[in-house]
Amino acid sequence: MTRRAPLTTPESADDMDARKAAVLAAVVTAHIDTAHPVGSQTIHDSAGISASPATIRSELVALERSGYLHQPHTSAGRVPTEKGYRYFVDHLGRGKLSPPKVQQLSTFIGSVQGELKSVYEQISTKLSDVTRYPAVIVGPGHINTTVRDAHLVDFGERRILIVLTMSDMDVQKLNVSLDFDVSTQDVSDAAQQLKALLIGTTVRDRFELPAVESNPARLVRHAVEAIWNEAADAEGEQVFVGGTAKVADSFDTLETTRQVLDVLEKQLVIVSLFKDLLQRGASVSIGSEHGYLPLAECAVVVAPLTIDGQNAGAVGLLGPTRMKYGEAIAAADVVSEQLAGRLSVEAQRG
Amino acid sequence: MTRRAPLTTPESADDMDARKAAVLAAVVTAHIDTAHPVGSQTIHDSAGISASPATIRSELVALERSGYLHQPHTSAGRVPTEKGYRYFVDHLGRGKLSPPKVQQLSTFIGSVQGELKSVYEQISTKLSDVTRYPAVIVGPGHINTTVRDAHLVDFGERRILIVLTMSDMDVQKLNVSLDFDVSTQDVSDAAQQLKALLIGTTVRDRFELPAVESNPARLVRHAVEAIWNEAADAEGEQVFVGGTAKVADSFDTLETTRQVLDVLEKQLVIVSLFKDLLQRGASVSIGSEHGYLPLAECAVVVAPLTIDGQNAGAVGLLGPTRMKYGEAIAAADVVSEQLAGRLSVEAQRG
DNA sequence: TCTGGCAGTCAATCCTACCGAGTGCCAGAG
DNA sequence: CTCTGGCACTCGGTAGGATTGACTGCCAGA
Repeated sequence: MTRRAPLTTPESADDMDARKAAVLAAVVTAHIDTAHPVGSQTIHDSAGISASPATIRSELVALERSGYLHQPHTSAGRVPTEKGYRYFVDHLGRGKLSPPKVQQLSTFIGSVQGELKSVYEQISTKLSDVTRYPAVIVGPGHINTTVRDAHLVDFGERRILIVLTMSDMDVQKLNVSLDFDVSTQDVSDAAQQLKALLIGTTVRDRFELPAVESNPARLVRHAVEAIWNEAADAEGEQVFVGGTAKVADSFDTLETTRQVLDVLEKQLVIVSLFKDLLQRGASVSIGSEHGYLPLAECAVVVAPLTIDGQNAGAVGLLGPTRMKYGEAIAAADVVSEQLAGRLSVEAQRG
Repeated sequence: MTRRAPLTTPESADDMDARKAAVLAAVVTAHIDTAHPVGSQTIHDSAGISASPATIRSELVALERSGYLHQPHTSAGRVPTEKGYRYFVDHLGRGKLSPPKVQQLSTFIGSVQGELKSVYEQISTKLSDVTRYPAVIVGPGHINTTVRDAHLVDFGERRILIVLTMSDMDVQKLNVSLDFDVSTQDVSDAAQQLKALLIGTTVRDRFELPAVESNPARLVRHAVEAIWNEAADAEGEQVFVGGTAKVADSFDTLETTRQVLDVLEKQLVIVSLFKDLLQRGASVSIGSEHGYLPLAECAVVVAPLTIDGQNAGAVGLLGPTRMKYGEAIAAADVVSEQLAGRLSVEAQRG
């Protein structure tokens, strides 16, 4: 996470004409398909290029000189470099997801029931099933919710449990330990005051607290402060990884599989990687571009989750550098849009 | 999950004398260590057996004839069969976990803070770190808790949210949709009645409901029925898998890695496998013994989680058939005991 | 500028020979 | 009857060498 340069290639007048681009595209798609180096004959056979193999060969030489391709050894075909993949995703490979798959995702997202967490979980699994890559969803734990009701439960020994019912029908709870004794009456008084103060507010809203020093008032102060300090965190991001098993399908050595699994377990790393990419306006990171070593052999596709103009999370896919970028990007986009739409509706209701 | 026979070998007067047993033990431990077939010379070198290689060879022949060992090809050493591993764990390999590791686990379990779920999660990760195998913990979502407080929140459109505060400071919530309108007064009346009925009870306790047909009474009836139907489930089992990445370390092909990951994702399968094993009184399942095909190349170690005499879950480890049984069993036992102890204390407090 | 032809390169594959770890068997000692 | 040392044998793994074929780069002519 050290490199700060933009991930997309500059649009300078470069060494790329139409036919070179077509050849590059052919190499990339063929290699994604077969995982083998691609030769001039194969490119010639692939529809869309009329030139002879010999001509294609000279194009290949040029592309290699410019750094888009690499030749593993003299008598082998060409393999895309990171720069080659990069040019492909930026200029050539805006592939589509097949309409039935789009449909499948859309209707699924529309029909999933249950709590927010379970929704994320199911959708990430579905996305992984459709794309055949492990999928990650980072989303808000709650959306735009206000306090609908508040209760205090006295557990004795100066321990009080605060129970907040939120407008999205979720419930939050948190502990406070007091440094003074309270009576039953104190607690129920404080509960009344707390309701008056909090109902209708967000746990992020701040306001002045009355400075009275009765027991109930002190309890209220403790409670509100606890809520402000902790409940905001609890509303924070939820991370879900679907299709972990697909890691083993996506990579071809146990070692990289191990490393990717490791990263997926440490969810914080993934989240910060996503944020980093999105902040730089990137939707794809190829190989070592992101500068995070354990994922040097991976490509990361990420789509921002934008709810009512607010950046609220991300939908991401992990794969090998030779992943199906077109499909993956399209799928992540579909999911992020649909999910954002759905969450936005829920936010309205809240 | 078809075989119903006991997993342990019958204690019949069998074809095993002390030296054969020692040889078998040497083969198993050496093979677990090296993953290679074990020859007579290696066994001779390993401390504890004074016989010459030639003698050992004849023992090996005998052990192979009885089905404890297998020879991959004529000029290779021997490898344990499932039966060989089985005899080893049942009679020979009661290995210990190194005291520092035991200590590490114990103090960790004693010191983990937070909610039950997070406790399970942290402990399963720790167990996996210590053993280097993926670890699974299945435990009760709540323990022995009674209702401490109950609230109803009216969300309009005949939707009511029931919020139960439990004696372990956890909170449960559930929805009811009514088929009749209720007033604010109805709701608060019903809440009062609900408190009177539920506080101090378990969500499993059943009792006669008064048959009055006022609105509040009908609401109470709906609420209590919903609680009885759903809340018991929510108290049910929680499953956590720690150290997923270690799957890639434990197996030597991508294919089995894939399959094991797949199983770990489908938590229901793991849970039922554990239950099946425990019900048969087994603590180890080797290879195909459990009859569940995708895990045919795995060994499963499981320790029951017994809280106050009640069977309440399990602690398990997955590994290759050549896993370190002694250590794994010891580790699972330590964790299940310590965790049970901890949960039992919490149950008392509840 | 493009194309067909041709010689060259090199990984992958196959074959062969060889090595050595490990066996089974046997005859003799205890 | 049991154990041991010795010996011939087997067979997987490895290393070297020849063969193949999928590529290339280059060049001369269209």
